[in-house]
Amino acid sequence: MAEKKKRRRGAELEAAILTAAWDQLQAKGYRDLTIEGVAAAAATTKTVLYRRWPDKARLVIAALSKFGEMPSYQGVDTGSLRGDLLDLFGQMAAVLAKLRTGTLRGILADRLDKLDLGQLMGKANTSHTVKELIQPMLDRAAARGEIASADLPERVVTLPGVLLINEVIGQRQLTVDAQVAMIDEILLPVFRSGTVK
Amino acid sequence: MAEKKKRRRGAELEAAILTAAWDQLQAKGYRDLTIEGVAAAAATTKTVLYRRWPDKARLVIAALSKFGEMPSYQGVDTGSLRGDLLDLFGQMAAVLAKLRTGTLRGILADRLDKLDLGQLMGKANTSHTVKELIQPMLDRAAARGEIASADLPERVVTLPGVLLINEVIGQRQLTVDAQVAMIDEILLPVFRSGTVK
DNA sequence: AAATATAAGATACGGCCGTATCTAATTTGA
DNA sequence: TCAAATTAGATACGGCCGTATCTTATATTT
Repeated sequence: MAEKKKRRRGAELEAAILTAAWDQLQAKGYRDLTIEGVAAAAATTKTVLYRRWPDKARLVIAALSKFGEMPSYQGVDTGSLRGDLLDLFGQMAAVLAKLRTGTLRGILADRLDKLDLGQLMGKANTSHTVKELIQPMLDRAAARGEIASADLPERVVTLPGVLLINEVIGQRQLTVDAQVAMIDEILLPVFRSGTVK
Repeated sequence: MAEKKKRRRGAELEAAILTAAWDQLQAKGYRDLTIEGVAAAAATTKTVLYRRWPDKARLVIAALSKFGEMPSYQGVDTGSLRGDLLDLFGQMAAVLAKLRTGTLRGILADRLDKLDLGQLMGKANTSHTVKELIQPMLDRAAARGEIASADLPERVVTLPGVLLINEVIGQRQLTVDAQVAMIDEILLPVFRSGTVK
């Protein structure tokens, strides 16, 4: 029974690390998760982690992508712009509900410079941007005659993402009421106002 | 020529620390400013700083309040809602222009949990909340008949602050174009839509 | 003026970050 | 098969955080 000095490498090692990261995230939450802690839990050293991910936020995002069961969003055609938006927000809320409180806020805080809602909330590989999700809805709405034009300004198209992020930051729950309110009080009025690009 | 063991205390000491913090902020920027560095620059120790401010963000906010020449915002009656908003945004932009790039973003990142635009952007003592700034404008607009009701939902009233913060986070400059766009494309349509609380 | 309370200053600690450097295991490919 | 290239793993470093503890100067109170 000699000690095996087997070394994990590549994908095997990476999977072990991400598993450890995921466990730590569940156990201690984002704030108290440390790179060194994950390394120790994965029975390796932080040097190895830093070779793969530049910081805690990116490590956790990788773990979320692998184990978080984050669906890639589908822009479903529900027949109305309001329905489409409600559906999208509902899907977002479902994802958020799976995250420990503070996880998203922590990641956001650490990544304030390079916000990318898609990469943050979708699978890393399918990274939708907010615009990619919203624009098709607007196109359909314009085709239906619900809104005057689908050619809206950048700031308007990305507004749903802004509202969503703000809601999360405000540590409020993303309740159904909040979703409805954002859509009826803000988004629909803006989209319908038809201020064109 | 005996060494004087004079100790600064209270306000005198505090002023010296905040001066040092302000200098460091100018010299190194928010990210590279450290509590220990400020303590050293002020010829004291971090123990003293921690007795007064709980973290870097709060220390810097205190320094900004003292030396940043941040005006407390005035809700000027320009005669129209659009004018009022433009005026407010213009004042905000002027304040932001005085800050080194990244300062506000850094503070935001460190304080994501307790966002308070007023305390952040106004003098600490006059801490306006967004609502306190916007509501009077809405009241006047309703009186003029520009909007149907001034009794708008919380989320709508605080929307200007959200847009502003988002603009800052996006490391974009708060240009006049951006101000106009936010107001014409988003805020006025929402306020005018008259969705009541 | 002496006793007491307060707060500054000095020092040390454990924790984590992010980097650098060295070694040795494992894979690669000539 | 054996040398070369990778890369895991170990270790150490300086930097900063935030806290605790102790001393001593200064202010307050009696």
